[in-house]
Amino acid sequence: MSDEQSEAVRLLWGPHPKPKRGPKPALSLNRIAQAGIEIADAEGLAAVSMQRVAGLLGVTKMALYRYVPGKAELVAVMVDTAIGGAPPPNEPRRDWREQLGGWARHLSTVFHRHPWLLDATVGPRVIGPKELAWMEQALAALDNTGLTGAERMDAVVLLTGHVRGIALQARAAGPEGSPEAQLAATLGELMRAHGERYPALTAALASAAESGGQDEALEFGLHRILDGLGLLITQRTN
Amino acid sequence: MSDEQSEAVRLLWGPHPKPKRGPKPALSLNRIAQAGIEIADAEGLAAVSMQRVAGLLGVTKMALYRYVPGKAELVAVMVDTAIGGAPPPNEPRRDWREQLGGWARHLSTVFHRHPWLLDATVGPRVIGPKELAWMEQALAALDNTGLTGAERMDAVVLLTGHVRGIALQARAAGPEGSPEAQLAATLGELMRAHGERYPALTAALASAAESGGQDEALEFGLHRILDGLGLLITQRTN
DNA sequence: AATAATCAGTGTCTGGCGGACACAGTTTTT
DNA sequence: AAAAACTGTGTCCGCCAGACACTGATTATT
Repeated sequence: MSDEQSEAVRLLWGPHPKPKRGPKPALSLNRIAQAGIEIADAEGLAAVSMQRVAGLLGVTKMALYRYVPGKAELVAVMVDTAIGGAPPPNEPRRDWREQLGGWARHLSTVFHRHPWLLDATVGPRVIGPKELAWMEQALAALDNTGLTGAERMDAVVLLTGHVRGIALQARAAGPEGSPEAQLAATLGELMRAHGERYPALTAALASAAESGGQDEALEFGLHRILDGLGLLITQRTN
Repeated sequence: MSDEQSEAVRLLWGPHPKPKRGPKPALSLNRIAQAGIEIADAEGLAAVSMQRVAGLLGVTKMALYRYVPGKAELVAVMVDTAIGGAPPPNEPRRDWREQLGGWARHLSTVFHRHPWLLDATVGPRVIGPKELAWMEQALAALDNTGLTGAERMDAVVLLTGHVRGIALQARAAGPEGSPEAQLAATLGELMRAHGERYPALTAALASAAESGGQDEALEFGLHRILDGLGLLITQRTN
């Protein structure tokens, strides 16, 4: 049971036994994670290499391996650091709907601030304490709603999936610069060339264009999900 | 406008002008994509390298660059190939709800069959014709529902986000082998050690465990989403 | 105070990756 | 027959993650 996974667990969940002898460390896990986050925020997760991170810290790349067993674990720490503390605690006076809505919007801003979280959170991995705190928060909002444990879990998965999906398409559309224009133009060309094969898509795009797109995708899905949950909850509590 | 993006567009959308002189190609775009898919299905997207693909085809890696400008484009072709043809056309006798439900379940099986699609479809990229056909199909199901074009698009994004989210957690839980057991055991250990910090999570897990988890997450979210959409649609059509 | 143990950071090396480029061999056009 | 066009190969580069042996700094033990 002392495999590489438990290394990641110890790194994320502690304890961090500090050495008694030898020179004092010039770095810290937190500083390393911050450096990685800085690079990932600016240039994406692919730009995060041991060399880059080490260079940013004025150190050789091999020095990082004194703090982190490998790149995967570094990314894991980056994720849990970037996710940050959970949102302010649920106020009991608000109902589950307001709480979950606020939670999802808050999570959405996190994904917007650190788009590389999308890349870093695909695939099996060890979850960190702050990430788990997010899930705890959402689950707590669903207390006393009559939902079973499995249903509460499924509801949270549903919400996070939506937030992720929105972040995904937000990145595909591009923030503002050239990639957006190019990709959008490319799609426009495609539709002009092959539009007859996709009539419903053509119609939807035209309709969306004339009504002035204002990116309500997050709110739209959120309202649908919360409405659907509401139906189930009233059905359970009556 | 003859950048590298248009290369990918030409590759995915044609036309494919075939040369008149020179030796006949030993490979084809399709065979290369199939080889890549085979590797990705078996060992994940990370195992797909030019060398591996070329080796599987009995060829040097540089030969692949005669068919594909780079690895990103190869992955794009793999994606559009693996997604496969759209599901059988919508039967007009079924209502939007049945159509969208079937569509989402069908899409879910695709993600289950090719888990690496999750990795391959993060980040800005050129969309392929088959992928667009999937979107077309879902949009067509929402014709005559009173929803605006933007709303129809948002609804499809919501559905795909959910299917992706389910595929994501399905992979995190592991198919059957050791990673599942290890990760689940790890989570169990964490909960045992830090459970008091996550009371709602502890309660939900306990409740889910005793009711016998049977992985209804896909259906749960699907029903909530369709219920929520149903509310909006009846509101619009009345 | 001297020695031994421990630990931080470095330098060097390996194998694998994507990809640029020049080249040889094959096929078709002129 | 010659030239043009095209396919697949061999070689090279820079970057990557990581293994390993090492130097030098710091502290506990004697």
